[in-house]
Amino acid sequence: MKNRLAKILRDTLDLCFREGYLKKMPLPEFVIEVPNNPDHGHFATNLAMTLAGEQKNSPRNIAEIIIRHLVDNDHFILKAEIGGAGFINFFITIEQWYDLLSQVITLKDDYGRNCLGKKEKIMVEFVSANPTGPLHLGHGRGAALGDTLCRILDFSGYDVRREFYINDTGQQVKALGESIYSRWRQFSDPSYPFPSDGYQGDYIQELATEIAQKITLENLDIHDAIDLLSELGRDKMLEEIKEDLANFRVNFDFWYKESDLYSSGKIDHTIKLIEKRGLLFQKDGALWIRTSSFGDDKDRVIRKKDGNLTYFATDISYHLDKWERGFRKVINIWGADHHGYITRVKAALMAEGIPEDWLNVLLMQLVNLWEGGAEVKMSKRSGRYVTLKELVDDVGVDAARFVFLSKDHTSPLDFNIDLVKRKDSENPVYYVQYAHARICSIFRKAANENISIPEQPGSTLQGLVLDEEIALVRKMAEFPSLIEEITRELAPHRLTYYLPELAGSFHRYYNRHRIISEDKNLSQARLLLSLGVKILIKNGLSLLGLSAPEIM
RNA sequence: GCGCCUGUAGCUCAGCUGGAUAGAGCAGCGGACUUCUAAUCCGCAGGCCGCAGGUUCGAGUCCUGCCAGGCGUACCA
Repeated sequence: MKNRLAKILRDTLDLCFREGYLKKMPLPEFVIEVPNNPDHGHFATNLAMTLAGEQKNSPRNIAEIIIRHLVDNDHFILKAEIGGAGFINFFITIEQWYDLLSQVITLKDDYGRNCLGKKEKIMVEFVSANPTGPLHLGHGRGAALGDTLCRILDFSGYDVRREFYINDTGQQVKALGESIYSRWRQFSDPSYPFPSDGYQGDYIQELATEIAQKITLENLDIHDAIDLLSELGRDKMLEEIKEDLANFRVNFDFWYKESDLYSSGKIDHTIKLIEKRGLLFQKDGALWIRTSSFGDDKDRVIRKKDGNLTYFATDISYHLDKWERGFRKVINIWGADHHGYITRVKAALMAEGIPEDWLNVLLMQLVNLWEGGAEVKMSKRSGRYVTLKELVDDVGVDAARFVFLSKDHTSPLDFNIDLVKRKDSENPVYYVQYAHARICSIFRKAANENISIPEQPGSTLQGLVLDEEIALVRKMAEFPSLIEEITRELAPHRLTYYLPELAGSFHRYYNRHRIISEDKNLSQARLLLSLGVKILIKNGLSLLGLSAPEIM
């Protein structure tokens, strides 16, 4: 709808320039918005104000000229008024709203789709938790954010891939093996020492018990035992992570192993590549890359004095591989504590000629858990944290996902577990789902009373005349541009604000007016309106990865 | 010290590329179920948008400085 109005305005300006009503000039950027105040029309534009300076005329005068010469062949606009300092407020004809509702009903699940993505290949890498422990709340937030972003990007016409990068080598995996080994030894000798950088969580004992039942560790030399436990523990944890994510309705297309970078020789190739560019140098017994030439504030170590590569080295190689796999755009979701890492990785990529804006990092602020009125400090090493699985078992996938998505990712999230557990109005997810269930219930009643919902809305819609009814359709009209904005800004949380608004408009309407009445035509019109709301709610919930229950 | 993020109602937070009188939920107070689901609705109350300057027709939004909180500043992962 905004697009149609924008076209009318552009045509109007063309005409005004051609006929000399206005001085010829390049078209300025202007905004068409949906005003909060109903007196300000269905749509408003600041066009006249943006022209004023160059035209050397007052905004209100210019608005006057534009309104007088509006090019509106399809009778889209009912009336146009000047408001405030020079806004033009448009009221559009009721037929336009009927058309829009028909469109929603015809397009169903496809209403709101757009082609912003142009089928471009895009990758979202998220969660990528180390396979050394169960997923916790922070991973849950990343999982919900990443997955929903993917659903929306797909809806906007991107060719989306979800990827999970597995850090399956290195010191931390070894620490996992050592921790399991130590717990296993402690079964028979409680005084056996536990490594200082070991993982404290109870799951380590469980792993030790489970593995010891299948495998005889007694005959193994300590180093072999630890190596074996590292491997088995890692695989077991990864299995659990996959399962937890699947239960959370998050399914990855690719699970990319860090160890593959070694076995395929990619990492060596990467280092040679950097060397060829003359960006490597030796210092203090380590091998460095000169990232400072590309915006980083200092150079970084690639190979440590002890001969091992740093994670930074594999990260460079990994991202070069993403580039070679042909993704036009890559989004990484990282915890906010990694922000210092961004310039570094981008610098290394720029050294290989990859544009700076190719890699988009969404920094997600951390999740703070509140329980019983106090903050619970979480830490994986100490073993004190709530796992994603526990949370989902407690409050369900829908409530958990909704809470994770309901805040901008740049804000820290206070997750109050006592509140989310309550299945009442405290959690807006139920408010939205209830509107859906309510509509389904109305449809069941309509079916019982043999009132059909017309296949072709057509003239039936003329029964919709109330302000509240048109307001509902207007709310539906906002959905496509909302999806576009979310796609551009990578801000899926905005959908969690739109849906309660739509549901609220419906709840209010429902409480004041009967959908099903003696008047059959009116009933059908209102059923169609309800159908439109139902389609949008279901659509929106599904983009968030939430269910739309028919009964509550 | 430097860098990133945050500061809006009692609490948790929205506020779309600067737009008209700053919004919602919860908490508080008062109302509405013989009628399609009360997980709902209606009403009341609640604000130096951290502080101070600047940019302009117009600033919660942009710029500068300050204050407060979180995170980072590794040959850790």
